[in-house]
Amino acid sequence: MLWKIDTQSSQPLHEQLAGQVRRAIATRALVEGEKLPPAREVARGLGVNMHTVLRAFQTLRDEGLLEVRRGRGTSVAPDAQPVTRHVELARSLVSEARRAGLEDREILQLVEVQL
Amino acid sequence: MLWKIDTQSSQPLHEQLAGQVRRAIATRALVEGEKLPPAREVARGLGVNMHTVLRAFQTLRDEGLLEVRRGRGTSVAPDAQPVTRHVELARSLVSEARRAGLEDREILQLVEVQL
DNA sequence: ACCTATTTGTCCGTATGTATG
DNA sequence: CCATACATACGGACAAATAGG
Repeated sequence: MLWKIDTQSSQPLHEQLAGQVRRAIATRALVEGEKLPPAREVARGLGVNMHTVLRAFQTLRDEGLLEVRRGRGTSVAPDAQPVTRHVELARSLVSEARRAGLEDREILQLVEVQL
Repeated sequence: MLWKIDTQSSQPLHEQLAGQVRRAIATRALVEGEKLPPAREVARGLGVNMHTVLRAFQTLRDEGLLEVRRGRGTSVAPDAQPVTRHVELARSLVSEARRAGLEDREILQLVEVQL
Protein backbone atom coordinates (compact mmCIF):
# COMPACT_ATOMS: atom_id res chain seq x y z
CA MET A 1 0.00 0.00 0.00
CA LEU A 2 2.66 2.49 -1.07
CA TRP A 3 0.61 5.26 -2.65
CA LYS A 4 2.01 8.67 -3.49
CA ILE A 5 0.26 11.94 -4.26
CA ASP A 6 1.66 14.88 -6.20
CA THR A 7 0.05 18.07 -4.92
CA GLN A 8 1.65 20.04 -7.75
CA SER A 9 0.05 17.99 -10.50
CA SER A 10 -2.84 19.46 -12.45
CA GLN A 11 -4.66 16.18 -12.01
CA PRO A 12 -7.04 16.28 -9.03
CA LEU A 13 -5.86 14.50 -5.89
CA HIS A 14 -8.86 12.17 -5.75
CA GLU A 15 -8.31 11.13 -9.36
CA GLN A 16 -4.65 10.40 -8.74
CA LEU A 17 -5.55 8.17 -5.84
CA ALA A 18 -8.39 6.42 -7.70
CA GLY A 19 -6.00 5.66 -10.53
CA GLN A 20 -3.47 4.11 -8.19
CA VAL A 21 -6.03 1.90 -6.48
CA ARG A 22 -7.44 0.89 -9.85
CA ARG A 23 -4.01 -0.16 -11.01
CA ALA A 24 -3.33 -1.97 -7.75
CA ILE A 25 -6.43 -4.09 -8.32
CA ALA A 26 -5.62 -4.69 -11.97
CA THR A 27 -2.12 -5.90 -11.13
CA ARG A 28 -3.43 -7.94 -8.21
CA ALA A 29 -1.40 -5.96 -5.71
CA LEU A 30 -4.85 -5.83 -4.11
CA VAL A 31 -6.97 -8.97 -4.37
CA GLU A 32 -10.71 -9.52 -4.14
CA GLY A 33 -12.06 -9.21 -0.63
CA GLU A 34 -8.94 -7.57 0.70
CA LYS A 35 -9.59 -4.79 3.17
CA LEU A 36 -8.22 -1.30 2.63
CA PRO A 37 -7.01 0.90 5.48
CA PRO A 38 -9.56 3.38 6.86
CA ALA A 39 -9.89 6.58 4.88
CA ARG A 40 -8.63 8.66 7.79
CA GLU A 41 -5.48 6.57 7.95
CA VAL A 42 -4.81 6.76 4.21
CA ALA A 43 -5.45 10.49 4.33
CA ARG A 44 -2.98 11.01 7.13
CA GLY A 45 -0.36 8.96 5.32
CA LEU A 46 -0.79 11.05 2.17
CA GLY A 47 -1.19 14.38 3.91
CA VAL A 48 -4.62 15.06 2.42
CA ASN A 49 -8.13 15.41 3.77
CA MET A 50 -10.20 12.33 4.59
CA HIS A 51 -12.91 13.46 2.17
CA THR A 52 -10.46 13.45 -0.69
CA VAL A 53 -9.73 9.79 -0.04
CA LEU A 54 -13.42 8.99 0.39
CA ARG A 55 -14.19 10.62 -2.92
CA ALA A 56 -11.72 8.36 -4.67
CA PHE A 57 -13.30 5.37 -2.92
CA GLN A 58 -16.78 6.47 -4.01
CA THR A 59 -15.66 6.69 -7.62
CA LEU A 60 -14.27 3.18 -7.50
CA ARG A 61 -17.43 1.95 -5.81
CA ASP A 62 -19.49 3.37 -8.70
CA GLU A 63 -17.21 1.47 -11.06
CA GLY A 64 -17.89 -1.73 -9.14
CA LEU A 65 -14.33 -2.10 -7.86
CA LEU A 66 -14.80 -1.41 -4.16
CA GLU A 67 -17.34 -2.09 -1.44
CA VAL A 68 -17.62 0.89 0.90
CA ARG A 69 -19.82 0.66 4.00
CA ARG A 70 -19.85 2.94 6.99
CA GLY A 71 -18.73 1.31 10.19
CA ARG A 72 -17.37 -1.66 8.27
CA GLY A 73 -14.65 -0.13 6.18
CA THR A 74 -13.69 -0.50 2.53
CA SER A 75 -12.70 -3.67 0.65
CA VAL A 76 -12.08 -4.85 -2.89
CA ALA A 77 -15.33 -6.07 -4.50
CA PRO A 78 -15.82 -9.85 -4.90
CA ASP A 79 -15.54 -9.69 -8.69
CA ALA A 80 -13.36 -6.63 -9.04
CA GLN A 81 -10.56 -8.24 -11.04
CA PRO A 82 -12.60 -9.13 -14.15
CA VAL A 83 -14.31 -5.74 -13.91
CA THR A 84 -11.07 -3.75 -13.81
CA ARG A 85 -10.17 -4.66 -17.34
CA HIS A 86 -13.49 -3.34 -18.62
CA VAL A 87 -13.25 -0.21 -16.56
CA GLU A 88 -9.81 0.49 -17.95
CA LEU A 89 -11.12 -0.01 -21.49
CA ALA A 90 -14.12 2.20 -20.84
CA ARG A 91 -11.90 4.92 -19.43
CA SER A 92 -9.54 4.77 -22.43
CA LEU A 93 -12.45 4.86 -24.82
CA VAL A 94 -14.00 7.91 -23.21
CA SER A 95 -10.77 9.87 -22.85
CA GLU A 96 -9.61 9.15 -26.40
CA ALA A 97 -12.97 9.94 -27.90
CA ARG A 98 -13.23 13.12 -25.85
CA ARG A 99 -9.83 14.24 -27.02
CA ALA A 100 -11.04 13.70 -30.57
CA GLY A 101 -13.95 16.02 -29.85
CA LEU A 102 -16.78 13.49 -29.75
CA GLU A 103 -19.96 14.29 -27.82
CA ASP A 104 -21.09 12.02 -25.01
CA ARG A 105 -24.01 10.83 -27.12
CA GLU A 106 -21.66 9.87 -29.93
CA ILE A 107 -19.41 7.97 -27.54
CA LEU A 108 -22.33 5.91 -26.29
CA GLN A 109 -23.34 5.22 -29.87
CA LEU A 110 -19.88 3.84 -30.59
CA VAL A 111 -20.61 1.16 -28.01
CA GLU A 112 -24.24 0.65 -28.93
CA VAL A 113 -23.53 -0.31 -32.51
CA GLN A 114 -21.31 -3.06 -31.17
CA LEU A 115 -23.95 -4.58 -28.90
CA MET B 1 -5.84 -5.62 -50.87
CA LEU B 2 -4.63 -9.07 -49.88
CA TRP B 3 -7.50 -10.33 -47.73
CA LYS B 4 -7.90 -13.96 -46.75
CA ILE B 5 -10.90 -15.82 -45.37
CA ASP B 6 -10.83 -18.98 -43.27
CA THR B 7 -14.00 -20.98 -43.94
CA GLN B 8 -13.05 -23.39 -41.16
CA SER B 9 -13.02 -20.70 -38.48
CA SER B 10 -15.87 -20.45 -35.99
CA GLN B 11 -15.89 -16.69 -36.56
CA PRO B 12 -18.50 -15.61 -39.12
CA LEU B 13 -17.13 -14.79 -42.55
CA HIS B 14 -18.50 -11.25 -42.58
CA GLU B 15 -16.87 -10.57 -39.22
CA GLN B 16 -13.55 -11.86 -40.44
CA LEU B 17 -13.71 -9.56 -43.40
CA ALA B 18 -14.86 -6.55 -41.38
CA GLY B 19 -11.97 -7.10 -39.01
CA GLN B 20 -9.46 -7.14 -41.85
CA VAL B 21 -10.79 -3.95 -43.40
CA ARG B 22 -10.84 -2.32 -39.97
CA ARG B 23 -7.23 -3.23 -39.44
CA ALA B 24 -6.30 -2.06 -42.93
CA ILE B 25 -7.71 1.38 -42.13
CA ALA B 26 -6.07 1.48 -38.72
CA THR B 27 -2.66 0.65 -40.20
CA ARG B 28 -3.23 3.05 -43.10
CA ALA B 29 -3.03 0.27 -45.64
CA LEU B 30 -6.25 1.98 -46.66
CA VAL B 31 -6.35 5.77 -46.40
CA GLU B 32 -9.22 8.23 -46.13
CA GLY B 33 -11.13 8.65 -49.36
CA GLU B 34 -9.62 5.58 -50.97
CA LYS B 35 -12.04 3.53 -53.03
CA LEU B 36 -12.60 -0.15 -52.35
CA PRO B 37 -13.22 -2.69 -55.12
CA PRO B 38 -16.85 -3.51 -55.87
CA ALA B 39 -18.41 -6.06 -53.52
CA ARG B 40 -18.93 -8.56 -56.35
CA GLU B 41 -15.24 -8.43 -57.16
CA VAL B 42 -14.12 -8.85 -53.54
CA ALA B 43 -16.55 -11.73 -53.15
CA ARG B 44 -15.24 -13.53 -56.22
CA GLY B 45 -11.65 -13.10 -55.05
CA LEU B 46 -12.46 -14.60 -51.64
CA GLY B 47 -14.80 -17.31 -52.90
CA VAL B 48 -17.72 -16.08 -50.80
CA ASN B 49 -21.15 -14.68 -51.56
CA MET B 50 -21.49 -11.03 -52.45
CA HIS B 51 -23.97 -10.53 -49.58
CA THR B 52 -21.33 -11.62 -47.11
CA VAL B 53 -19.07 -8.84 -48.33
CA LEU B 54 -21.89 -6.29 -48.28
CA ARG B 55 -22.79 -7.25 -44.74
CA ALA B 56 -19.22 -6.52 -43.66
CA PHE B 57 -19.34 -3.18 -45.47
CA GLN B 58 -22.63 -2.25 -43.78
CA THR B 59 -21.16 -2.98 -40.37
CA LEU B 60 -18.22 -0.71 -41.08
CA ARG B 61 -20.53 1.96 -42.41
CA ASP B 62 -22.48 1.89 -39.14
CA GLU B 63 -19.19 2.37 -37.34
CA GLY B 64 -18.44 5.43 -39.43
CA LEU B 65 -15.48 3.86 -41.22
CA LEU B 66 -16.86 3.46 -44.73
CA GLU B 67 -19.10 5.36 -47.09
CA VAL B 68 -21.27 2.95 -49.03
CA ARG B 69 -23.49 4.37 -51.78
CA ARG B 70 -25.32 2.43 -54.40
CA GLY B 71 -24.10 3.04 -57.88
CA ARG B 72 -21.02 4.88 -56.64
CA GLY B 73 -19.14 2.19 -54.82
CA THR B 74 -17.51 2.04 -51.38
CA SER B 75 -14.75 4.24 -49.98
CA VAL B 76 -13.02 4.97 -46.70
CA ALA B 77 -14.80 7.73 -44.76
CA PRO B 78 -13.17 11.20 -44.65
CA ASP B 79 -12.36 10.95 -40.93
CA ALA B 80 -12.09 7.19 -40.60
CA GLN B 81 -8.56 7.07 -39.21
CA PRO B 82 -9.23 8.91 -35.95
CA VAL B 83 -12.48 6.98 -35.58
CA THR B 84 -10.85 3.57 -35.88
CA ARG B 85 -9.03 3.83 -32.61
CA HIS B 86 -12.27 4.44 -30.75
CA VAL B 87 -14.07 1.70 -32.59
CA GLU B 88 -11.31 -0.75 -31.72
CA LEU B 89 -11.59 0.23 -28.06
CA ALA B 90 -15.36 -0.05 -28.13
CA ARG B 91 -15.17 -3.48 -29.73
CA SER B 92 -12.63 -4.71 -27.18
CA LEU B 93 -14.74 -3.38 -24.38
CA VAL B 94 -17.90 -5.08 -25.60
CA SER B 95 -16.30 -8.42 -26.39
CA GLU B 96 -14.37 -8.59 -23.12
CA ALA B 97 -17.36 -7.57 -21.07
CA ARG B 98 -19.59 -10.04 -22.92
CA ARG B 99 -17.13 -12.84 -22.30
CA ALA B 100 -17.29 -11.94 -18.62
CA GLY B 101 -21.06 -12.34 -18.76
CA LEU B 102 -22.11 -8.70 -18.48
CA GLU B 103 -25.52 -7.59 -19.77
CA ASP B 104 -25.74 -4.92 -22.46
CA ARG B 105 -27.17 -2.48 -19.95
CA GLU B 106 -24.23 -3.07 -17.64
CA ILE B 107 -21.76 -2.52 -20.46
CA LEU B 108 -23.30 0.84 -21.30
CA GLN B 109 -23.18 1.76 -17.64
CA LEU B 110 -19.45 1.08 -17.59
CA VAL B 111 -19.08 3.87 -20.13
CA GLU B 112 -21.68 6.18 -18.65
CA VAL B 113 -20.01 6.41 -15.26
CA GLN B 114 -16.92 7.64 -17.07
CA LEU B 115 -18.68 10.45 -18.93
C1' DA C 1 -29.30 -9.31 25.92
C1' DC C 2 -27.62 -4.47 27.36
C1' DC C 3 -25.07 -0.46 27.43
C1' DT C 4 -21.35 2.23 25.98
C1' DA C 5 -17.22 3.60 23.61
C1' DT C 6 -14.79 3.30 19.44
C1' DT C 7 -14.32 2.83 14.70
C1' DT C 8 -15.63 4.28 10.18
C1' DG C 9 -18.11 6.12 6.35
C1' DT C 10 -21.91 9.84 5.28
C1' DC C 11 -23.99 14.40 5.25
C1' DC C 12 -23.95 19.48 5.32
C1' DG C 13 -21.57 23.55 4.88
C1' DT C 14 -17.47 26.64 3.48
C1' DA C 15 -13.30 28.47 1.11
C1' DT C 16 -10.58 28.58 -2.90
C1' DG C 17 -9.38 28.14 -7.51
C1' DT C 18 -10.77 27.68 -12.46
C1' DA C 19 -13.32 28.32 -16.30
C1' DT C 20 -17.37 30.64 -18.78
C1' DG C 21 -19.98 34.52 -20.47
C1' DC D 1 -12.62 43.48 -15.85
C1' DC D 2 -16.68 41.64 -13.54
C1' DA D 3 -20.24 38.23 -12.50
C1' DT D 4 -21.55 33.70 -12.53
C1' DA D 5 -21.11 28.94 -12.33
C1' DC D 6 -18.65 24.81 -11.33
C1' DA D 7 -15.32 21.66 -9.29
C1' DT D 8 -11.83 20.73 -5.83
C1' DA D 9 -10.44 20.23 -1.18
C1' DC D 10 -11.25 20.84 3.66
C1' DG D 11 -13.69 20.91 8.39
C1' DG D 12 -17.16 19.57 11.76
C1' DA D 13 -21.13 17.05 13.15
C1' DC D 14 -23.84 12.76 12.42
C1' DA D 15 -25.18 7.78 12.15
C1' DA D 16 -24.26 2.76 11.23
C1' DA D 17 -21.52 -1.13 12.53
C1' DT D 18 -18.63 -3.23 15.75
C1' DA D 19 -16.15 -4.52 20.14
C1' DG D 20 -15.75 -4.80 25.33
C1' DG D 21 -17.44 -5.23 29.65
